[in-house]
Amino acid sequence: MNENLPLTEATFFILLTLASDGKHGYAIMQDAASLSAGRVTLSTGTLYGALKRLLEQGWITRIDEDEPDTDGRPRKVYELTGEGRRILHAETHRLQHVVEIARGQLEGSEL
Amino acid sequence: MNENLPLTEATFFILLTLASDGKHGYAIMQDAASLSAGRVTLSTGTLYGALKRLLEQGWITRIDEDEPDTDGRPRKVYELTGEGRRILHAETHRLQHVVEIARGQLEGSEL
DNA sequence: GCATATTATGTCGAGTAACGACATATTGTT
DNA sequence: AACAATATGTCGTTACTCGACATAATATGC
Repeated sequence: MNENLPLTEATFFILLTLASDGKHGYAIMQDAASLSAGRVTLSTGTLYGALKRLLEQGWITRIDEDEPDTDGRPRKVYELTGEGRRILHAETHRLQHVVEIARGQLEGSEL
Repeated sequence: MNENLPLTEATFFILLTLASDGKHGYAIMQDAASLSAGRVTLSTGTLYGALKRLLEQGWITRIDEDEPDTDGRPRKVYELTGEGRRILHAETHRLQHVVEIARGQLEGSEL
C-alpha cells in the first residue's frame, strides 16, 4: 500500500504538527518539541531540509500569506496536502502495528 | 534516559527477533519477515552491517556453537545482552508513546 | 539608545545507516 | 548436473540527521 514508509521521526513529527493547522517552520519546531515533551528537538538543518523535500514530494504545500501588512517579515506557512494526510495516517497505523508486534514478541519471551 | 533512541526499523526488528532466543543472521532475516508479515525485508547489506554495529555497541553477543559435528558450515549465532534487551524495551515504550501522541493529535484535528 | 534574546529562515559539511548489487560457498532438490 | 535455498559477507550510492555557521527582523531589558 505504501512504499514511502517508514517515515523518519523528524518527518513524522513535522507532518503531525501540521495535522491541526498550517504553520511556518519555526512554529513546527516548537510544536514538535512541546508535543513530544521535549524529546523531539528538530535542528534547523533537519527542519528546512525536510520541508524542502516534503514540498517536492507534494506532502505539504505553501500557503503564501504575504499580506503587505505583515511588514515584509518573511514567514512561509505550510499545510498538509491530502497525500500528506494520507501518509501521516498510514504511518500512524504502521507504528501501531509495530508496537503490537513488539509487545506480542516481548510477552512471549519474558514469562 | 536513553540517547540511543530512536532505533531504525532494521535495528529494532533484529533485536526483536532475538528477544525470544539466539539466532544466526539468516534466521533473523526470515524471522523479521514472518514477524512483520512480509513488511520488513532486511537486505544482507543492512543485516550484516547492523550485526557488526550491534556487536560493537554491546547490544548483542556471539555465542560460538562451532561444534565440529556442525560440519564446518559457518553459522554465527547471536543473542541479546542485558543492555540490548533494555534498549529493546525502551524503544518499544518510546514507540508506544509516539503512537499515543499521534492519535491524540489526529483525533483533535478531525472532528 | 543600545545590547541581547527571540523569532525566523537558510546553507554546508560530516557522519550514520539502509539498500541493492555483487561475491562466495555449502546443502538440498529435481 | 543444474538449480534453489541456506548462509555470510563487501562495496558504492543514496537519504537523512545534526551541529555549526550565516543572516535579518522584532522584542525586551537596562
